Amino acid sequence: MNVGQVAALAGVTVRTLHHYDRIGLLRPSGRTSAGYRQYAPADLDRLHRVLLYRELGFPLEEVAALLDDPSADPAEHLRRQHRLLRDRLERTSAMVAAVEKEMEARNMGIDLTPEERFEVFGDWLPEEYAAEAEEKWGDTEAWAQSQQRTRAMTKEDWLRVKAESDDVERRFAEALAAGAGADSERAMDLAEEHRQQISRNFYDCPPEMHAGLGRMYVEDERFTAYYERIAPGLAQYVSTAVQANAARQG
Amino acid sequence: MNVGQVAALAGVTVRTLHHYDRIGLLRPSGRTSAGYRQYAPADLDRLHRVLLYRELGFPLEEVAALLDDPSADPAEHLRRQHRLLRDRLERTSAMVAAVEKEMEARNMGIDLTPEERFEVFGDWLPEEYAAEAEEKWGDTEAWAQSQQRTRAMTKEDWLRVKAESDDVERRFAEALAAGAGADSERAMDLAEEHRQQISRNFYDCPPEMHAGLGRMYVEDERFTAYYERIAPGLAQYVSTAVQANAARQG
DNA sequence: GCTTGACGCTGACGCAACGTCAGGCTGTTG
DNA sequence: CAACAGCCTGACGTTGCGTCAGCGTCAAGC
Repeated sequence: MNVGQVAALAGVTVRTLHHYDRIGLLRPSGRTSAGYRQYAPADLDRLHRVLLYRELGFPLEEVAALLDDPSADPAEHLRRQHRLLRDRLERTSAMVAAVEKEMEARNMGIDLTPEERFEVFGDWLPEEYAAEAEEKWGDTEAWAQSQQRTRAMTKEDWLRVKAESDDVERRFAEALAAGAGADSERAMDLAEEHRQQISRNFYDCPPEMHAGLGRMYVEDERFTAYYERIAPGLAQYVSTAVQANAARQG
Repeated sequence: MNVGQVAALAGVTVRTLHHYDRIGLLRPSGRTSAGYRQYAPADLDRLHRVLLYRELGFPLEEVAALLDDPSADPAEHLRRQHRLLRDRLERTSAMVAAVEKEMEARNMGIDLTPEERFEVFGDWLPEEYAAEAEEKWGDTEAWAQSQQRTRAMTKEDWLRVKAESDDVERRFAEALAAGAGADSERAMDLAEEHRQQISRNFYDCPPEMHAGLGRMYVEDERFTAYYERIAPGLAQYVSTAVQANAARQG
């Protein structure tokens, strides 16, 4: 197999293969008499590993070290790649959750602190700065301003949307007062209405994602406070209803 | 807030912030009389977006274009980032599944074609090459050789492990012949034994992952063939038992 | 009020991982 | 046997910073 074919198969450019040859990361096991690179099955194997490690962010030099380590059998590579991929999956999930949280926070007019937003980028958590920053940005008017700017809807749109969600929230409170269970038909229907409202006005919100938001309503105190201000016990009520609704759809 | 603090908060180096200033991607909104960069809350907002887009693989120039597009409100960015992150999640899941498939294939002595392994790197699928490569590598002895090399266990180890899994497979066949349902206690216990065997001898295999393997046993004909050779109907039987066992553990 | 050590500033060069020609040979298809 | 796709080897360019060098700034302690 020659460069072009390997390149097409692996989804890289010919130039990349040239590069890997030059730096000794992947030398084709043969050449034709005319000097054409000839790749054997074992070379494809190696290329596959190279690309996976590269995708995972390893510099090529380290990739070479990993692959040339004589004490590492193929199974070892698979286990390591599996571990690294799972880590990445977890990190990405966390980032998705963070973005979803921020979307919902914006809709409810809750502001997240900068530390919170950056949290997801690393597990390091620099305590010292956290405190200091908190103090600096606590509740300056700068924040209020940036809050202001972030609303791009026209005032009319916003008022209409706000009225809609106020309405659902009010009816949730009524259902709670009337003693309807959080998993009752009535509560779940309201939850469904809530979900469709979000989807219409803000962002696409499938049931699964809605359930995630529900969990947040009781786990994050600011979201809890938002609902508790309307009626005591409402945060837990809405949270349960939303999750019950998601469950009946699945 | 000055460079050092912002850098620590966001998990980047000071040099990176200098760079972003120089290329105009993120200019701090103020400077002290001494020339120190002063970052305002809005700058942190922007930095956050920059880092997310960068993480997602956009070149900085495009990031700038996205952020400076006057027709894109903040909600638009959140939606786009959400979409991109979900895509990434999906891709990573696919890669995890591919690695798991390869691990299991190795254990059972099934060899995957190079196209299959590279599949996960892109959805492009170059039909022409696929056919050609198939023909070239079909079943040369090169494959057999590379198969040989990949076994790093001592012969003794391998024989012991093989005997163990043969035993479970035989008892699965017995249960099937005796008419025990695939979701019976007997079948699920065998599935659990199967799972623990994999975990002990090859790689850590939690119930969820085991369920994924189960699905593969009926979806991939080569895995199906492996079990059908032992007893007709065994592939479906083991698959169901494995998934039932995973469900009872969850 | 003075030192000192941490922090900040601006060039300037370096580096990884290729992209992108240029100039020339190869090989296969009509 | 011509022509056109594909391969070769330099060689220079690009992105996204890392890493000094050389020099100002500032808060703490003496």
